[in-house]
Amino acid sequence: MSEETPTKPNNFIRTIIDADIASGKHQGRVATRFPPEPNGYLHIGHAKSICLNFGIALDYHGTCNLRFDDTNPHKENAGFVEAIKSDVRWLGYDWGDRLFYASDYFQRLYDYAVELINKGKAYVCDLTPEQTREYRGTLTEPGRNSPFRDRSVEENLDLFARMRAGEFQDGEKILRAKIDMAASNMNLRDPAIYRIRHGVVHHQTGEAWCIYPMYDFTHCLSDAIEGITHSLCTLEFEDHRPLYDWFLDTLDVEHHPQQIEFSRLELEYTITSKRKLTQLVDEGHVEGWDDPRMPTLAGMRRRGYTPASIRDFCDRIGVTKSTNNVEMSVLENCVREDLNRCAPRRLAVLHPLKVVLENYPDGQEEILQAANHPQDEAMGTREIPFTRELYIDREDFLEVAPNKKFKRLVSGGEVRLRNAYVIRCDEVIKDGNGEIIELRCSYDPDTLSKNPEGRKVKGVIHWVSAPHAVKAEVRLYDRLFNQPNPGAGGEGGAFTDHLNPDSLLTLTDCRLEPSLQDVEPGAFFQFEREGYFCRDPDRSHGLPVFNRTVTLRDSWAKIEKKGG
RNA sequence: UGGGGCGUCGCCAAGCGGCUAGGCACCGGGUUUUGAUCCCGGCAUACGCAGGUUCGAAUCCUGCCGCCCCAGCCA
Repeated sequence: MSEETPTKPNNFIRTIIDADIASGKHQGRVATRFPPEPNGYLHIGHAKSICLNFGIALDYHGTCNLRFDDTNPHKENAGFVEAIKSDVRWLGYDWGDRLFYASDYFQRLYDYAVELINKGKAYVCDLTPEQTREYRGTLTEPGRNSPFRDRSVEENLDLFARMRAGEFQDGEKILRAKIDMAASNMNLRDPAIYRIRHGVVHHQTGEAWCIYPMYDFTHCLSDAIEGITHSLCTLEFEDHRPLYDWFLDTLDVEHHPQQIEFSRLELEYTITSKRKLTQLVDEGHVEGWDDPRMPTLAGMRRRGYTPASIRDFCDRIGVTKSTNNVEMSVLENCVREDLNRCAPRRLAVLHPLKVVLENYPDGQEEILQAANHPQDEAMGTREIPFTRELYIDREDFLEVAPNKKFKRLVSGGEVRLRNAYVIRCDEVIKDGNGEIIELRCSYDPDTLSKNPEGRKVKGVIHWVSAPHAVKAEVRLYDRLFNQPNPGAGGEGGAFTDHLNPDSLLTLTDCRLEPSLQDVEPGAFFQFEREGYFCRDPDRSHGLPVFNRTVTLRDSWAKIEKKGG
């Protein structure tokens, strides 16, 4: 990363790592991994994990592997693999040559399963899924041993080999670890470690296997094989840690990584559940995984969030085991801060209102210079044409000021046109319905780059030259849900009831300054007084499309709200 | 009624026996050709509750209370 990192985040995981290094554990080595299952797109919650794992590797001069946890071919595909790789890269991280797949280890995993059987620690079970559930017991009652639990090693070896050879149907048999059916931790009640899956083509291994290892068996061994030192995962896996350790203690492995759990990110007014995000896409509530309203990295990228702002966000929210629900304002502050620093300023009128300067010569055209950034001269200037006919935003004009704090244009009043002259509104033209359709104004030729004499003009508004204006579509986004915690309330799927019907507002008659004519998709700007926007790749309507990433902080809106 | 976690300001979060960091939000004020940015100041009983140990506890002990996770041949 080229950015300077002034203060490294501190958290309990880094504290553990510091202690491990001090004590010489793992020979002082630090190796982490980011292990997504390729069954969906990465979201802001994954960003937390990516920043944690890759960030630690960077700061401790260690390594971080990208490993696809691809043990369930049913839900996975190569498209997700590619999308995930590109998202991690976009976020700013590099796994070098350490790209792995759990499926790379299928043969070794199979061998480990055989070792388990040989040690009398695994058996082939013929119980149906329903029976297995009955035998498992409940949270408060112990389970019962499977009638197949005491098969001989020879029989298990033979059966497992035949499972692999494809002699049995899906669900007919599974391989189970032999641990303790009375364990208070449900995960230890003889968990399944291999299941039979015919008829699916695995995106990496094709049809080479018809049995697939389960997560609990695969993950710890993959970590061990790769020499991972600290295996960081979310809290729901806390109960799995005894199992993680059991496999590594039972089998003959060289490394025993330490699993450490942290709490997942919850962000107000959105969801970070892959299942629910998939539902939003599948049911058409959004236009796709990269819909700018989605909390996916692809969506946020399209919305205009920068990688640096997301990394900053992850630093700020910290890493703990506490339940959390982070306010959207933290994320918004991060983008604003980054974009304020690097987004070139532009003038763009979202709700155009025609202004005619009656004392400006018809046909005359001036080229004015405007700074691309008010604080950063190095960003240079651009030229903007000034003519007799302009557009200003309808929200910047009111016939009479609602209060003395209002400093935009009013009838008979003056206002500064940003980077140009001071104008006065002389006449308001309305149509038959009383709708204001045009303003007749006059400009003060002696106010370019200097204040008028004898009076002060407080307001500054943005504008564009009508004959030069670029027509564009602008999409304004708001929160996807209207509830702070739409995902709460269990797995009922009722979260879609909380979708915000106004999460997208499309403006199709916007006018931009000419320099915005041919900018690349992804290019970002601050439209002065409006917010940060970026060019969308969509060209289907013929008009350029801009997405609003986030508004500017708006203290006027607060004053208005208070004033009534 | 089993097991595993969590509970410090509105939201995050430091702290690990000796004046409760910081960020976001919010509230004032200053600068300003973006009501932006930037700058200054404020947020004086916030350590879940109740006991206990101690000269001293958010930090240690005990007991409560609240919330989350676990009964996939998902990860």
